Amino acid sequence: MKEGPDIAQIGALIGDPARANMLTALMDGRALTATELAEAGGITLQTASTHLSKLEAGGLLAQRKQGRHRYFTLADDGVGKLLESIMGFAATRGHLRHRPGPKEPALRKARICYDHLAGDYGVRMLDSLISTGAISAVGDGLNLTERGETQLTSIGIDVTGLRSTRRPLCRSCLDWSERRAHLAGSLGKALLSNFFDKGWARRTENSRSILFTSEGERRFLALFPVEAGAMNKEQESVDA
Amino acid sequence: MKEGPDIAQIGALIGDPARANMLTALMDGRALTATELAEAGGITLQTASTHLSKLEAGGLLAQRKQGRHRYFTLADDGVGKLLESIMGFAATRGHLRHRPGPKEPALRKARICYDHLAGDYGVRMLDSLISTGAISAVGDGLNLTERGETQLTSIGIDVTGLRSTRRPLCRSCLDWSERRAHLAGSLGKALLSNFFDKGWARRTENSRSILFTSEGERRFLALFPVEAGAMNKEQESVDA
DNA sequence: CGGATGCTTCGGTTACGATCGAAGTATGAA
DNA sequence: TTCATACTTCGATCGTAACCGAAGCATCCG
Repeated sequence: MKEGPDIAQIGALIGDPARANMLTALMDGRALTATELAEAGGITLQTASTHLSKLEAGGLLAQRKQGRHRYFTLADDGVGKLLESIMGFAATRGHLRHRPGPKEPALRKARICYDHLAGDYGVRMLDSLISTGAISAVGDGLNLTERGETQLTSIGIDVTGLRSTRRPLCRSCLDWSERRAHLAGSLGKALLSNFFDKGWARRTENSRSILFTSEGERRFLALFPVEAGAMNKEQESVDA
Repeated sequence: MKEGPDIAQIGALIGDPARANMLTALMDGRALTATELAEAGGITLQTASTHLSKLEAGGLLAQRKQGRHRYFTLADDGVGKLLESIMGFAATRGHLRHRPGPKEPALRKARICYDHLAGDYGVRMLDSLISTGAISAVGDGLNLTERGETQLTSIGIDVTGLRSTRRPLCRSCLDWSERRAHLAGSLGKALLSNFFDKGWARRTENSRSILFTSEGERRFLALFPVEAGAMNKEQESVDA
């Protein structure tokens, strides 16, 4: 017994519902104030404050003071990755929320996962990139091909610039709603920013879901076609 | 708030020290009885029993009755993967055990991670396989090359057989002690079994650490050479 | 059968931590 | 300076869950 790192500590940090809700709220990558997080956790500001100190001491959160506000973010994308992997796991074990809320269908369709696109549309995008040969998938790993580099550069992604950062270009990230992989990494982030910049989609205020404009949706689907054979997984009961 | 799967539930399951210890004990892939797990968790049998029901209800454990014993295992390798990823995360945040025990150096050198080799030797093996071109690494993913298939078949690994299973052949798994990747997947499992079969190494009774015989160690190091440049990370304070 | 072993269930205690009201500190605005 | 906002710290309460002793089943053994 007592071998290796202490998983109980971070399990306990994530194990409290209020804290879990706050962490989930931060998974869209934005920095939130203590007050906003208190609301997200459904608790008072005092309680949230103690929770936030614990999360920071545990290395899950980073904070930066700005005037009289204190902004909290996930400490780095390792945390986002961890949380998403727990979500993926929880989804496979049926640990879903008791009452699927009204926002559930929108979340399943398109949402932000730390900083990239997830949900049905995220999975579809990766599927399409792979089937058109823009990204090659070997085992767990993803790799941008030359053809893919050309294609993405042509729609305004600075692939060369992304390559120069330390962060991996392509990572696959397990999608808890689709239970299949979508594209993470700096390329995943860049693609989503690209959609925002072009006005194809926008964030929603109090949710991780992403809203596409009808024009944006049309363009997105045209840009990332899916062959007929792969369409059969798209239907899903949406009303729940 | 209240979006997505319930990460708090499984966080809470892992967050209790006694449960975390029991889960860690199961990470060597063996099936343990309730009594053994109680000892691993440092609690009485009654308490362990309730913990074990909770873990089973949560989908983390599977049990099978055999006579008057009840054997528990991790429900599947998704659980092992999850636990190891939390360990990796915990290690990067300095959530180490308060008092590194006497078994710590042995654990860092070679231990079992669910069903494959981890620790210094695990990392070394993967490094060597990559540097000799037996495995190619692209991004996050690992892939066995033709040369690697030939090489491993020659030492008695049934690569063709492994390919026919659903489980991925090569997966990379973050090592919490070395903070680098080692080889998981069915190939990782097969390699470790191969070492056991050849008598190069054996499990220890109450720990996840793996003991190499001096002959086995010699053979292992010869089979997986590391070029001089990569050796500089090998030294590590061992006394702690 | 009786006795031993392995485990579960029950009941009651205890301790920890989540929670909030209230007071305290810091920053900014008027 | 004074007031307001944003947040933290203190103090006290309260609920939950971890815990163990004891009793209850189940299985095996002789």
